[in-house]
Amino acid sequence: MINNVVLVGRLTKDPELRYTQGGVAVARFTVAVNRTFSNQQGDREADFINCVAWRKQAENLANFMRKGSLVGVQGRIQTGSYDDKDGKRVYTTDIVADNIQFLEPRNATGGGGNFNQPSQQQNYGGQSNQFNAQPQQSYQNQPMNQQNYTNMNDDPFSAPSQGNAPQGSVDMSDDDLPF
Amino acid sequence: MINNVVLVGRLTKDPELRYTQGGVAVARFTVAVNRTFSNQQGDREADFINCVAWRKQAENLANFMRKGSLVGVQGRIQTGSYDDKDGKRVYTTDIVADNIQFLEPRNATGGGGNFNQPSQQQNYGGQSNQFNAQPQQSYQNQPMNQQNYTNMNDDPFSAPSQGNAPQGSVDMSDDDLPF
Amino acid sequence: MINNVVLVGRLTKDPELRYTQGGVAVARFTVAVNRTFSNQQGDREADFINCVAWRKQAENLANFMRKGSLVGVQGRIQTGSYDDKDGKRVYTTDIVADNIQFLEPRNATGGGGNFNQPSQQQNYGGQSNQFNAQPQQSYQNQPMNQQNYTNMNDDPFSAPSQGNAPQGSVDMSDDDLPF
Amino acid sequence: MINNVVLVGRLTKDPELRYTQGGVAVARFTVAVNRTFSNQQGDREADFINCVAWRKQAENLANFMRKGSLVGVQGRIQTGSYDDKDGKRVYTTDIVADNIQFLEPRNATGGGGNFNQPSQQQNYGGQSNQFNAQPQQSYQNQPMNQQNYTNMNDDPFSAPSQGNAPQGSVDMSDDDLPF
DNA sequence: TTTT
DNA sequence: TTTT
Repeated sequence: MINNVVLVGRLTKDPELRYTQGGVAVARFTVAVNRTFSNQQGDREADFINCVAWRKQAENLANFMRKGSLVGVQGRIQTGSYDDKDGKRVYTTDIVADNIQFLEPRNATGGGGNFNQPSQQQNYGGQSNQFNAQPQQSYQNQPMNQQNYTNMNDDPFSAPSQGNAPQGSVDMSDDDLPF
Repeated sequence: MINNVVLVGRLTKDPELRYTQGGVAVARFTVAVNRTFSNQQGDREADFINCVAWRKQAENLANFMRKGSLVGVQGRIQTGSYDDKDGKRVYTTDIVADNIQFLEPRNATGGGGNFNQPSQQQNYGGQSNQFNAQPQQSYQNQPMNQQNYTNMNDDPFSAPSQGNAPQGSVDMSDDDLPF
Repeated sequence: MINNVVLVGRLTKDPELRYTQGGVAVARFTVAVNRTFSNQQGDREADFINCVAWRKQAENLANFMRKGSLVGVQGRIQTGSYDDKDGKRVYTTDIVADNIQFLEPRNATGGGGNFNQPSQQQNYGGQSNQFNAQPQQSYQNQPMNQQNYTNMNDDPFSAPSQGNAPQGSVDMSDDDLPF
Repeated sequence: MINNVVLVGRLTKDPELRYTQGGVAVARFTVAVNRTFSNQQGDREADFINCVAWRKQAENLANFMRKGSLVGVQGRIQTGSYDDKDGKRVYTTDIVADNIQFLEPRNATGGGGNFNQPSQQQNYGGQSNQFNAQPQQSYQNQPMNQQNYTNMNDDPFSAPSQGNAPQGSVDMSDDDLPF
């Protein structure tokens, strides 16, 4: 059945990358989408939407996007529930990302000098991301934002275990690289 | 910013119609959207997605749709939170419906004989729903599924108060009627 | 980049199924989507949107859907062009369907008795299609609506040759069957 | 019925702003959306999608966006036709934009110095565009990119005359301004 | 060239 | 628990 979501917004924090026991990369992130209208106090509010990405998209996201980065997400809504430490049922709603577009990186806050956005770049020919990737940012070499959890099932906020880590030969190509 | 959702699925219960203190109709409903893939046990699961509709769409939904009815929903994700009776913060995610399409009514389970689907109807003129509305189902006369709450703010599950009940002259035309 | 379309509407004709030289099934069909508003003459117009489906989706569509059938389509916009017999450039816009939902079959117009919609069916448990598939409708056995073109490239309206017939192991599972 | 499109891509040319005889602003523009996969030659192609915006969105677009600017568009597909000078019927497909997000301005190619993107701006308060509008860019004062056509019906590529220029009190608020 |  |  049709279950289709598109969001454009900013990461509220650095994405959180983990690996399942089977070694599959999963990234969790929250996208803040500002509303296009103001409330009665004249303020513009935002919706904070939890998202999950898998595999290469997860790794690319963790490597190239930061708190504040602008992203486009196409995916589907996934609902679930778990029991918290008080035995209380908590219902969850997440967007499972099928496709993520890196619209704008956020400069690294540290002294890294990475993700710099040259003012006079010539970026004809296609992709919308606006940064020059340095070799050391390659996801194969040293994933950033990575945490050392290995068992997602310890964490009630981890994505559910059934059916959402597409196994098999759906291996993504270099087309998933954001450049 | 872009925040766009489209769902096609079935109502898990009759829609719940209320009115705000200002007299604005609000309907809450949950759409079950079956996943297009099976889990590791070979079962097809579903996502249960909470939705809100306002004004005439809310009234039409409550009048014509039932548990099991197939609907299309176009809208946006809205997040919020409230504190439950234990003082615990609960986060909510709902779809605010901009546009609802009645794809198929579900026969009333009671002896009503309403919402019957005549096999030889002539229903030219546009909408895809397949039933003849009886006069007594007119939303002006006697809204069905209605509850007598008048103050949504008593209810933590009610839609938030700010900004989502578009006031003013956005009055809907008869185009909103599902026939 | 994000290029996302969702439509719900009716087939203007029976879908047209062909096979590429490589043996890949392609279906072309047009979805009429009625507008939700009326024009200045008070009439409700429609948009007629050309779509393409590939492989098992194409075959299922051709087997189970007919002129008048209600479908949901999720996909992306694809543009192209060709030169007509007068050497004039013609620009094309099509929706490439990633996912098709069969919302309602249309009874076969002939005496077939297929695709009948029993009035008292018990269809709990999920899928939205409303018909009982007869064995002889199985897509493996005898595809319907099929034409005997084998070389799509003879036809300027055929889908372009580059990149849109995902080769390889993306073979669809039985989940694609509409029941 | 549901007819929903979301695109993120770049303008292929400066938007073309006109006014109907009734004085309603209309902008036409084409969005290039790069495909996420490569063709058999290993090249990444793009789809070139014609779009229309109305009223304040049209004016804002013409004032702030240029060839190369990155935009998000949410809208619906509209089909139509006209007869060309040879009396040949030409079919058209356009996206009618309900909502446009300015994701990134493109610096004016001329010596203007407009649309510069200060590196240390403070742009709190909502929108994702990253530039400071100069007073002379205000849409009320001197619309840019404007052409002096007054009768859209002279132009077969103009948006159709029926029903798509919502008259009346749908006047947009300042929320439509891109800052 | 269009569905209901 | 939130981005700009």
